[in-house]
Amino acid sequence: MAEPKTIVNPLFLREDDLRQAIELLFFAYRDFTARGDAILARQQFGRAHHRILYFVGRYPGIPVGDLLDILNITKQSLSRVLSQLVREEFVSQKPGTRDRRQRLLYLTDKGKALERELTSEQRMRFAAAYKDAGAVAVEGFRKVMLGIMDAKARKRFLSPFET
Amino acid sequence: MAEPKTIVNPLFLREDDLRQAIELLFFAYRDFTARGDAILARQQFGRAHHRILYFVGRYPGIPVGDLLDILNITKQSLSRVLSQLVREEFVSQKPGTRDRRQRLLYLTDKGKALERELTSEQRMRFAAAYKDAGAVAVEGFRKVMLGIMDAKARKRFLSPFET
DNA sequence: CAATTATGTCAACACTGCTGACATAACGGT
DNA sequence: ACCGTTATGTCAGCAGTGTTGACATAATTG
Repeated sequence: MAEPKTIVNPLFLREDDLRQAIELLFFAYRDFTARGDAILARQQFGRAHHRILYFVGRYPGIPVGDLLDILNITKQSLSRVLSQLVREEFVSQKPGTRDRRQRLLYLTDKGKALERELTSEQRMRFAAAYKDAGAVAVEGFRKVMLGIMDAKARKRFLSPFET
Repeated sequence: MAEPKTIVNPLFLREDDLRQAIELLFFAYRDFTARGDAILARQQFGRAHHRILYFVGRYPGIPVGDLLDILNITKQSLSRVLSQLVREEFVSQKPGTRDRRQRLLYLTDKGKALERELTSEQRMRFAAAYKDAGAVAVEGFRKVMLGIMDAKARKRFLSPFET
């Protein structure tokens, strides 16, 4: 029943699909981040704090420079937020052994607790969505998202990872 | 070959899938919005301007209140950005006919041009990603994104739409 | 030893969201 | 006709986050 339309005007449908895609991503991201933002607001933190907690938790001992690459922000932007997290003992620093200029980042227990609180809601959201959508859909989601991100990020994503 | 692991510790794998899902969404959104942000910076605009241009273009004649519902922000936040767009003639306003309190919003030609410039890159991104991923993957992406967004947004998305 | 690298800091600016308070005009019902 | 509600707008202040530019320190490297 989409047949005739497709034949008559394939371009219109295509445009409509793309518009819908943009909106799917927009609304999903909007709602995906909303709850976390509310939790963060309690301690005068923002989404940037969550991102740092997340990736430091993901790669314990990550050097500052690698974190900058992941977040794609300037060191000044990172520094403001990271120093807060260090000062308030959510994140700890340790000089690198190989290269003592580096400051390797770790979550403290306090940081782990907050990270867990923030991320668990997001995990539950995906768990529910994945369950409803099914394995085939999940694989499709994965493919499309990889296609949307820049080649550099896609590469890092697909490689065994290095940090 | 994933079999033994799945049997031994299904929960670990599941956690890993969820973590990956979060990162897929994060990196895809980050890169999806980056180019547009750069274009907007030219005229001292930000992502908020794009969102307004996008949804006014999508629903010509949309009243301010409906736009607020879509964006999920306060009228004060919207007002600052919207007034700029009106003042600089990217958006025009017209009193509603049914309800003359309403200000119905439309893109001017200038607004249409900017919106097109901003959104076309995003459409191309999805066009490429959709093409690479294939129709089945696209349907999967759609399902997962609908599952991630709040019920309210999902409902609006699936209904024939009303504005 | 000199150049480079990893990291940090101070300062200023811009965008975007929030809350609170107040204002105007139109709608709707009694 | 009047009054409460609704749609919209505006002023003001605060907080978070990103940017650029400039400068500083310590460690690595050739």
